Amino acid sequence: MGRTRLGRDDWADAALDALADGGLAAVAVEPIAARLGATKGSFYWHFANRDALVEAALARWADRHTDAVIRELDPITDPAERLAALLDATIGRPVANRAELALLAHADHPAVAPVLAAVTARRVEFIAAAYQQMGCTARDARHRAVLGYTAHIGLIQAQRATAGALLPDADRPAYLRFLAGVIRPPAGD
Amino acid sequence: MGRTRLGRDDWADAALDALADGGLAAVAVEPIAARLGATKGSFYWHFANRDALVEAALARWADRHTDAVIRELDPITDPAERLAALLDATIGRPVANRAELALLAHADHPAVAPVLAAVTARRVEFIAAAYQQMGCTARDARHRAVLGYTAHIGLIQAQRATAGALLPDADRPAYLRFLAGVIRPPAGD
DNA sequence: CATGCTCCGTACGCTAGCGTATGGTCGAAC
DNA sequence: GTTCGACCATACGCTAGCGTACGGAGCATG
Repeated sequence: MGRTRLGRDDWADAALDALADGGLAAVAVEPIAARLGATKGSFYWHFANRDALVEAALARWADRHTDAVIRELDPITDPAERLAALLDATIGRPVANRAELALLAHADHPAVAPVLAAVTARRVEFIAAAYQQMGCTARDARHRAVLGYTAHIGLIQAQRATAGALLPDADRPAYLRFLAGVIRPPAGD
Repeated sequence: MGRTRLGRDDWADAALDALADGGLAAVAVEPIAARLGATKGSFYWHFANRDALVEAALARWADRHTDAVIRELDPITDPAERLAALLDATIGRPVANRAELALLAHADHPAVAPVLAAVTARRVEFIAAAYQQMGCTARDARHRAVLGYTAHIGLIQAQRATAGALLPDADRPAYLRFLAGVIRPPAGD
């Protein structure tokens, strides 16, 4: 199991895994080497230093959880349907959420900050575009997008903070319906 | 300046400061000792270990930014007015927000988790009570409270992530009005 | 002015993780 | 089948921060 030789990508994948379930601090050379059954000797052949590993993990994350999702959803022409698909691809994705939280936790880190800023802007942009297509003004569309996105971010944070006690699973669908009703633009077409 | 002898409270205050502007990792004995112009010798007289210092900082935070605020606002009888006062005491408080973010960043830390859970529950409870007093059902009041609170948490996160570019200061009042309009219960009285 | 207690500084050992140096292994090419 | 280069292990030094041991300062009390 596992090739005998490791490539740069193997390290990057392992780094993203470590990020998701141990936070940024877990993106550490020696622990990951142990997990891969290798040593630092291998790592420093493929990467200059730890920062390079962090950046590789970040790039992977941005691609998988933002760029790829947008690429897949963009072809959907109906904006409401597109948003529904986004919700479906976003809600209740524990792995994605864990990496998300880990990065939010280090938003001021020099390597994390630019990636996070770009990803956040791109996502809100994507949502706002849909609302605008539904007939909202640019300003109103942006407000709805910001509300939807921040409500999502805030909810995963608060849910983790309270171990899910804030909003029991049984109440979740009702809350989501409430939220959708509140954000939905008035009439539109 | 600065007494020659330090007390337990001096260390706890310094720890809360360090937490606010350097995160949980900054609640470290030696750096804080240096900032206080003292050494570890002093610290280990007043505290058993670093964890005790973290807990002291946490307790201070919970009291100052939740218990004290609620104590002060609870006497306001009109629920709408009470919520307005809460908003006023919460929005745009950079120091409070920084500590907030630092703790959210370590929600899974064994010492942080229980404090954060209690604080979150207490705050949402406080907001929901106001909406219920305005005539909402318990369930609806809770939904509005969760939305309001998570939108707030999410916004400070996203604003930090984008260095404030997500919602420019000029657009902030308009967004807040939009949000208030959306959360406000239908008729009430 | 001796005694004792409170508070603090200094010096030390310990650990985890980063980064480097150096030599070894394995496959491919010739 | 030797040679070369890609890849990796071992061993080392370095740093920051935790925690401990111990001695000394300073003040109150008798």
